Amino acid sequence: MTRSEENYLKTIFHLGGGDSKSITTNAIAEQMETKPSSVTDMAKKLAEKGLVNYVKYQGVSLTDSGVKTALSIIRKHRLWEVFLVEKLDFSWDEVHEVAEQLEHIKSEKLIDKIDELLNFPKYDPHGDPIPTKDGKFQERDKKLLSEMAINATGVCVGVKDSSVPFLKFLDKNKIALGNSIKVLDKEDFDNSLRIQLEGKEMRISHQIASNLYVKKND
Amino acid sequence: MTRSEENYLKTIFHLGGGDSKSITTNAIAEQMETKPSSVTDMAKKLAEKGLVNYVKYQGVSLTDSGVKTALSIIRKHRLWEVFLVEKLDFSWDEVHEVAEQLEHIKSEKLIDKIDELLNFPKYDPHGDPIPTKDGKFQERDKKLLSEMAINATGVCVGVKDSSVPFLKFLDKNKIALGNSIKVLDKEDFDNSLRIQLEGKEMRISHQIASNLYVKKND
DNA sequence: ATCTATTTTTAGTTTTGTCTAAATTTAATT
DNA sequence: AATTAAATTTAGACAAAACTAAAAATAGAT
Ligand SMILES: [Mn+2]
Ligand SMILES: [Mn+2]
Ligand SMILES: [Mn+2]
Ligand SMILES: [Mn+2]
Repeated sequence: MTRSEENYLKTIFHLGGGDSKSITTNAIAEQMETKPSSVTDMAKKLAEKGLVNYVKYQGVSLTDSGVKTALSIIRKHRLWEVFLVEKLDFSWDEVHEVAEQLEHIKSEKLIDKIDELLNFPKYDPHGDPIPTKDGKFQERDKKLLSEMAINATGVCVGVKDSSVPFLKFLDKNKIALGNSIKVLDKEDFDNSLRIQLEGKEMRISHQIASNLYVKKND
Repeated sequence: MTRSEENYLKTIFHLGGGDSKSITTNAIAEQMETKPSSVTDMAKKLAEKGLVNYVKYQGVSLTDSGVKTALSIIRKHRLWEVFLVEKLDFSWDEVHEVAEQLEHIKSEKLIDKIDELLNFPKYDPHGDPIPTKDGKFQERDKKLLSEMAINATGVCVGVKDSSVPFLKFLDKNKIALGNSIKVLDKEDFDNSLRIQLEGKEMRISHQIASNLYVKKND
């Protein structure tokens, strides 16, 4: 399994190709910042290896074996992200790039030991779930802050946009995962929100609210 | 800097090419389990980049820039080895293979943080010195056990052969770095040694004694 | 100084992964 | 149903890093 093959599988998974949904050549090319013709070549190779279903002109989806492989890469990526934050004091906007490299290290023992060292975390620094060793993967029950009703309360559990600028913006405004949130008011004009974050009142744009995941309190 | 280029520089350094000594194409090829023609190709490429001095038919040596790069790879390799042993309970015969991969991860912050986490170790699990961040590199004053005089005492500080079988043999015989050693007697017939290891008397073959480094007590 | 064995380089291929440009298929519109 | 636009694939090329086989240079031995 080459690094490139691994990256394609991961991308296809992230685009939804794990649920036997067909992902288009163009979508993959765009996501990977490569050319559609390169994607076609790789699609053939991965199909040959039984990792994707590929029908000419119809796009690709992952086979069971492809899903399993994709999840193992994602598991490694997210565990390394946790490691960098928890053990090496990286901030959550610095970890992705390094994890992109570390996810390709081949040693089952290594990642299992990292998992153990971290006490088997369930979520990465951005709130994304970490697949288990045996490939189980469960999305958390969460909602976008922008979709919550007035007066609803919850806890901030993840980000939709995990780009460096957005993460830095959240840091600057002291918004972090684990923070308690209550929706106070919605402004019809610009869809901005008045919220209470850890007891402190603040105003938040729709842009921000539609990129923050919240777990609603029961 | 590609992974392959990094591996060539590291190999040339290990063969002595850091002291402006010329290393032959064949020597490099043998060490890297590759073909001499491949080495020639890479020699040209590295010379082009100013990392080695290469004269046709005369072999290669590292430039200052080449030495600096080689040392930074070796630093990463050895720090990762310490990390694996100290933080993840790997045994010293398991770390080399994984470190061969980890040494190519590109992130200055990552390796500096690992260094800090490990409390700036000076030696790796096999007793080899770890170059400093600014490329200083000092071999320890050490001697092969086989070259020590009768009644001399010291501490076991390293291995010459760091192959898996040798390391496992040492484990099995409870010989570890840090152990105190006294040479009791030499057997002329087969060059074997009678030694005291941590107070316990034992017999050791010449094969073993000539692969164990000892720091002599003053 | 010449011959020979060894080392090293060159020339030409291969594999992996990418690209461009052209051809083909599909999808949308009239 | 024919036309057109967009998506996709093919064909051919390229760079990196390896290989094999042949040619050239060096070093050792006579
Ligand atoms: Mn990430
Ligand atoms: Mn993440
Ligand atoms: Mn090693
Ligand atoms: Mn070592």
